[in-house]
Amino acid sequence: MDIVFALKFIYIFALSFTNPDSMKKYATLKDIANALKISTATVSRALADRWDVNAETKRIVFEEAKRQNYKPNPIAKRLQNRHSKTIGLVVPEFKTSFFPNIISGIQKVVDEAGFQLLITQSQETMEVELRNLKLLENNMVEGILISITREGENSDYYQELIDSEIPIVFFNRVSSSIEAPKVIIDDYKLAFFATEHLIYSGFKKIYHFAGPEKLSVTMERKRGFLDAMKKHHRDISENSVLTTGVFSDKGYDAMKMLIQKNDLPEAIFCFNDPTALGALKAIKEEGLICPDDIALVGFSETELALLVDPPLTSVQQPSFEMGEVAARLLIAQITQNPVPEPETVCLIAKLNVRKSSIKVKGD
Amino acid sequence: MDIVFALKFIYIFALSFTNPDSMKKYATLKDIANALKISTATVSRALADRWDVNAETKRIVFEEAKRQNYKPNPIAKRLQNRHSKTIGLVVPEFKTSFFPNIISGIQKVVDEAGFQLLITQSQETMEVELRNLKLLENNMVEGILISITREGENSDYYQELIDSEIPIVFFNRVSSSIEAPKVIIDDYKLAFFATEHLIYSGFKKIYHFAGPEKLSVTMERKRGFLDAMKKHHRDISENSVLTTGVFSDKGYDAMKMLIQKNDLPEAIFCFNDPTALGALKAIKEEGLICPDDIALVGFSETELALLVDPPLTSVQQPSFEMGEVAARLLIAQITQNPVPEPETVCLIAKLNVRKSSIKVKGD
DNA sequence: TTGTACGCGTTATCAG
DNA sequence: CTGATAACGCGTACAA
Repeated sequence: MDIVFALKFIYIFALSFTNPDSMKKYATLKDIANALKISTATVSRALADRWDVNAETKRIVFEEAKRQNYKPNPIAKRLQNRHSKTIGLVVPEFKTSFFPNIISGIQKVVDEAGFQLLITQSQETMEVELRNLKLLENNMVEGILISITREGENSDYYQELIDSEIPIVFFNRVSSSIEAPKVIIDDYKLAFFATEHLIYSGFKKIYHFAGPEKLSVTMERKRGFLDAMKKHHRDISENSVLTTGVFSDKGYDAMKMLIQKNDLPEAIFCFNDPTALGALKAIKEEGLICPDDIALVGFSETELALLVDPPLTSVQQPSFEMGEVAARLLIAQITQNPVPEPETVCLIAKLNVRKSSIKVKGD
Repeated sequence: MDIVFALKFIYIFALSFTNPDSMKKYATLKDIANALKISTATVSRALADRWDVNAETKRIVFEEAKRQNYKPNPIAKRLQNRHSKTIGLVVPEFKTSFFPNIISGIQKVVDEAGFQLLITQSQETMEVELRNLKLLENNMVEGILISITREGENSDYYQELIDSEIPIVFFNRVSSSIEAPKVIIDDYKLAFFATEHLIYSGFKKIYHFAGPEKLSVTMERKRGFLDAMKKHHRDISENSVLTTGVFSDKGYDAMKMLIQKNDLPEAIFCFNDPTALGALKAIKEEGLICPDDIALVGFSETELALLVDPPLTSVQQPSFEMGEVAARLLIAQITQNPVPEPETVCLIAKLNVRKSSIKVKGD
């Protein structure tokens, strides 16, 4: 015991001489081996609980490991088997709870699979996105989960990553040009439903606040809106679709503009909840009433749809599940051989009808 | 459709039994050395741009490195200098945008310092928090940023970590018993201000919806409320302070209960925005009007305080900055020698007065 | 100015 | 069953 202590002291002293900076003293296999006067190989095998090691040896190894509070060094392990056990994530932003919810789902799966997660935000710009992708690459992530910015896609770089065998899985906002696994919801169908809901509710003049032009979800939702309108032979003027954006101020501005131009629809199907809430704010400010004067429907709801007055009709996306599925697909791409064919998983969303889109009686 | 999903997952699980072996072929120092028929040592030195290497050699090394798209292997580097360049983060939840905002600030600083960030969520339970701490420890993080759960603290384990030379920095929800750097806002002062604001506005009967009992912020805010009330000689009954919680449903329930008991205050200072919004919802449902019947003040506002009707008076916390400061303190603890004394940084918050707490004229 | 050799902590291989 | 030994990729004394 004394000798062990002395040796350890000398060992630590020697190390701290070569590197005077702070030195964490994690116990290593070697420490256990020395203490027990056996080889590191045996210790390694014992701790891995392998069949080809004496039960008694195992016992004392485990005991000593516990005594020294041994923790395997994951870095050494990774160097050895040459994979980082890390995957990267790129989301546009953190402002709404939509992406955080997805992240929770991702984390669950990633943890279970024994991987680490490196989270980055592109802040909705292609430039930062590219920087993040390179950062992740430099950190040797084994795969990347990404929801692209509203500015568009760094398609060339996505392809480059895939070519250098770093699999990518897109979710929510997917790339149209890259062949890779994708997780989406049936935006088209839900947009169609939402629009039909407004039509069936008896609203005549219906507008759509569309999202950023380059996003696939924007196009799908717009397509759903237009097709529903066509199916029911509604007039579609050039004003029927207004391109707004993703944040609430855009919806606010658009609504204000309509009011100013005195071009008021009876109902608006909005690209997402923030724009719908922005529009709602403008409506109230102008002394109008929702849904009496203008009805609203949002998309990809967060908790706040329930808290506003009137509660907002909105499409509920399975965000947690989306994260789970995306992570599973990526881990499959990383660990399976041969690599599975890229598939596009379409999750089921649903429309929650609330007061903001319910036609007032006698109107 | 459900069956399709089930099958899909079974499919994925079945395939995950097959064993992977394909290895990414990153270029290494050795590859460059071989191509140039020089030693890896020289390549290493050249790439580090050191003075003691021939300029021409440097040139060809850089050229070859670029040609082979060489990226230094961070894992090998970490094994060598024996630090993981990783720090861990534990937040209670992701539901509101409060913590995500903080995370953005943390990420900025952490990236700049060349560290990685491992993010975990405790889901407001001590058990998950402990599991996360151990996970981070096993991943050899060099330090931990934490905002504790509403259930209380794993104080023993915090101390254990600090003793084993893993520095911890607390932010927002801090530990009272552990000596470590902390980043908070002046909860007491702001609560005092907020209460005084209600008093000066002419509200007579003022209540407080308090947060989870074990949190330091709960106690500070409650203290601020009580002291302001005392200063202005207001009656404080046993009903003046109601313990609610952190989420909106609690505020909703508490408000409903007050209404049912017909024990209506003129104004309520709420622990946070979600509880205030929950209360607001209850107020509206019961046909009452805010602020005419009951005025509300929230805390730690997120964007949604602006979107509701009426806009909510709330304390604005510098969340992004809080993340930055906390990260800087931690990195100082990790990299500086000698380790700086633990300091508690108190950030400046401000009260944004909006319609929800403005006394109606002639009332 | 460059090459050799070793160590970081681990696991795999091959002898005993 | 166990022990040497060689990797993994990098940096760096020490020698040439």
